[in-house]
Amino acid sequence: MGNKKKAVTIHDLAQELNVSPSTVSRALNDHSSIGKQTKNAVKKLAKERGYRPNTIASSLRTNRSNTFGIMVSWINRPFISSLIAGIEEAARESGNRVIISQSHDHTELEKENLQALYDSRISALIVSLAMETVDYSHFDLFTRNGIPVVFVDRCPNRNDIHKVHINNFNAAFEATEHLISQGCQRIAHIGGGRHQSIYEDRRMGYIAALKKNNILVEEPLIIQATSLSAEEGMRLTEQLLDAPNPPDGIFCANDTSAVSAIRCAKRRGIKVPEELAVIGFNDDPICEIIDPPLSSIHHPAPEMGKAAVLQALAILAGNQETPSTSRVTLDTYVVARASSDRKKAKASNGPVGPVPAIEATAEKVSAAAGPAKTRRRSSRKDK
Amino acid sequence: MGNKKKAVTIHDLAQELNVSPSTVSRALNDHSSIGKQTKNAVKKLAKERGYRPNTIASSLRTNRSNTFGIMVSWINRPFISSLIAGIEEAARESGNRVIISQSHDHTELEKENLQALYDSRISALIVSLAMETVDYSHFDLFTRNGIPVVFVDRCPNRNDIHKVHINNFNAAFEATEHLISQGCQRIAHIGGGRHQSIYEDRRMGYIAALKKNNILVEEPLIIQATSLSAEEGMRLTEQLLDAPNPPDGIFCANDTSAVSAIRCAKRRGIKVPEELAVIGFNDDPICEIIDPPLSSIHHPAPEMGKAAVLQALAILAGNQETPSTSRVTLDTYVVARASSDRKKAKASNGPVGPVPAIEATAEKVSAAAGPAKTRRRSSRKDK
DNA sequence: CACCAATACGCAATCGATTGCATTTTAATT
DNA sequence: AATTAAAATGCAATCGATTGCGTATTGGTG
Repeated sequence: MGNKKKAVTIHDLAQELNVSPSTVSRALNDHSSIGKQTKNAVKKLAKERGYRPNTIASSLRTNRSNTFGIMVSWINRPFISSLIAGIEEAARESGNRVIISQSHDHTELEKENLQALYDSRISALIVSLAMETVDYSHFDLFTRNGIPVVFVDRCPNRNDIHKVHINNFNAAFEATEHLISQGCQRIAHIGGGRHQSIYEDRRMGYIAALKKNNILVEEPLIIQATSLSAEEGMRLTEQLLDAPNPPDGIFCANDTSAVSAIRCAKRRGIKVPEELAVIGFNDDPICEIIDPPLSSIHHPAPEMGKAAVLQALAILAGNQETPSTSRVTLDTYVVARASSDRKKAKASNGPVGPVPAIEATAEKVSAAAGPAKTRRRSSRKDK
Repeated sequence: MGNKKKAVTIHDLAQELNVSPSTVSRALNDHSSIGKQTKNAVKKLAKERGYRPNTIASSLRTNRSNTFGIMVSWINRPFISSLIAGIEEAARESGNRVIISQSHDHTELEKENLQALYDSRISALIVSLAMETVDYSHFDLFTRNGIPVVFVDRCPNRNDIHKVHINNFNAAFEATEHLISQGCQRIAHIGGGRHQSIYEDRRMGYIAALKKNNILVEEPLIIQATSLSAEEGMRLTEQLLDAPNPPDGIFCANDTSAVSAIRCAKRRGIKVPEELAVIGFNDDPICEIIDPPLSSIHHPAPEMGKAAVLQALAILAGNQETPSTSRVTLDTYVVARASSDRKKAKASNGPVGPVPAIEATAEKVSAAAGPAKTRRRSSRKDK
């Protein structure tokens, strides 16, 4: 029970084996200058005595903490938590710990908690910016001191950084073209704050798609939200539908607001997708739950997390002056579901029929370069 | 740009002020035996030079890491991510870091990652058990060495532990009585593995509610799931509905499976809640998205996280022999939504009308001791 | 057998902050 | 002014692992 004995150290092992602590240390680290027998003896005893290296002492001496810091807005959002899950896994596999911190989307808290992360002597930082953040100088603290900073998803709008992102322009372009291909003529866009490049890019992709298809770009149909929350999505959709000439399609910059758009339309007796097609962004779990199921852009969150870890490791490995920039762009694709499927919806417009099985609720439309293919989308795992 | 100068240490400050490092250290820690002027001088210079304490060195010396370890199944589940959000906040406010690890619901991974957390010299451990875990001996490592372990939600089935939980028996009892109050006569239960006490307790609460209301307890209506995933929920509901005498209500041990139950029923053309009332557990965001909105048990995830941190801090504060047990029980309540509202549903059985506004989709039925009150449920914030 | 080069290992400083125990300075008292 | 208690500060060890450099051991070769 309460045998709270002190932890075993290399000194203990050294003494017992009549060798020096240096030898024990080197033996455990498989240093080349230690004899095979000594190594084995040390390792054997270490196991017997339940020796566990003191990572803190090691960190102090080597000045390497083997800890990655994560700074995100809110942990409990589907995209973010999946991102973190990916980071945690990749970090652990490379022998690193992960410590997390939330900005709650406020720059002030971001700064404060960033300082705490710095004080923790993290070896690398992975960040998804707070919604508010437009000035990035608080990250200089890290870069100045040789601590790699890798931005994910919400990145600064500059080039001299390391980042893992998706091609928001293309994704939005394809989302919009998807609506167009379904026969939408007046497509609205509920976007995020334009100071965040991901939202600005989505907006530009949307506009480009309209132009390419010779559709008039109407400013009143382009709305800039501030939080993209459910409430805001509801309010902005109301506003759109109240207009004299309401849209017949909406591309929302996230799924939360897109779900609100659907609910708003349903409340008003407007049929989705027949009278209003909707597509969101992120492919959150709610997409498959809402009725009709919400089309969206699939955003590879865990993979982005892993990629960010790999980036950081690569920078750390190249001990020399860290290259000031690098980027990884991951693929997205349109997940076409009923909320935008006007063709099928018009074909069978009977009363509300039986709901299709889970496995058949979605199709995947490739969004990578090249012509859009259509494939089955496998059902989502419960995680 | 690249002025990667070495970090300022107390020695640097000491030298510049012509005092000893001890004095600087004490001054910064507001030690009583340091003169007021010296203190001010030290603090002033520390700020000027941008001194930041080396937490690693401090940890090594004091043997306190100020780091909490978290072990959960999957970070990216609504309940868990909210739990972590709460832990992170409370930990930060008390000057602690938080490092996280996932078990992916496997005992083996739980063990491995637990070892890594131990090696990180965490000051306390907060755990929600892997689904598989039935043997708890791998936690002895911590308790033996004076590291507080606080279990949350999925706890070991023993009394000599620290835990933060809800009263699963009562919650299940009230969920079941809620269905009964809605006129259900044959209520099924899709529960989790009985080796996990939270699921066993829910099962017992369900049975108790039936008995109290003189409803026959039928074994075929009580199903034990292994993962409570969407797929499994679908399969088990099929099974229930295929039976010669199908249930008119289902109480599911989580929302994921409850959503599947609803979808399964809809696919078969069975009306929810008129022919099958459904209630879940956790009050995940999907509850408000599914149609009809899913009734559930509200589970105060962030508060549980905060409570766990407070527990851990309390144990750490009482330096003496840690009391071997303590528990915090948080309140839950039934959130009654349309999936179980047979009375209202029967009153207005017209065609699918306009959907009510977000704010009006749910009522909250108090589940704490005392008679059940009914109140409005405020709309969920987007987090 | 002597000599040289690997090969194996030990010494001691180091990372930065903390802290028990002196030691010095200041202030108060007679 | 001498004495002493109190207040302020310094010394040096310590936490546990790492590592540059020096020393000892081993084995091979002429």
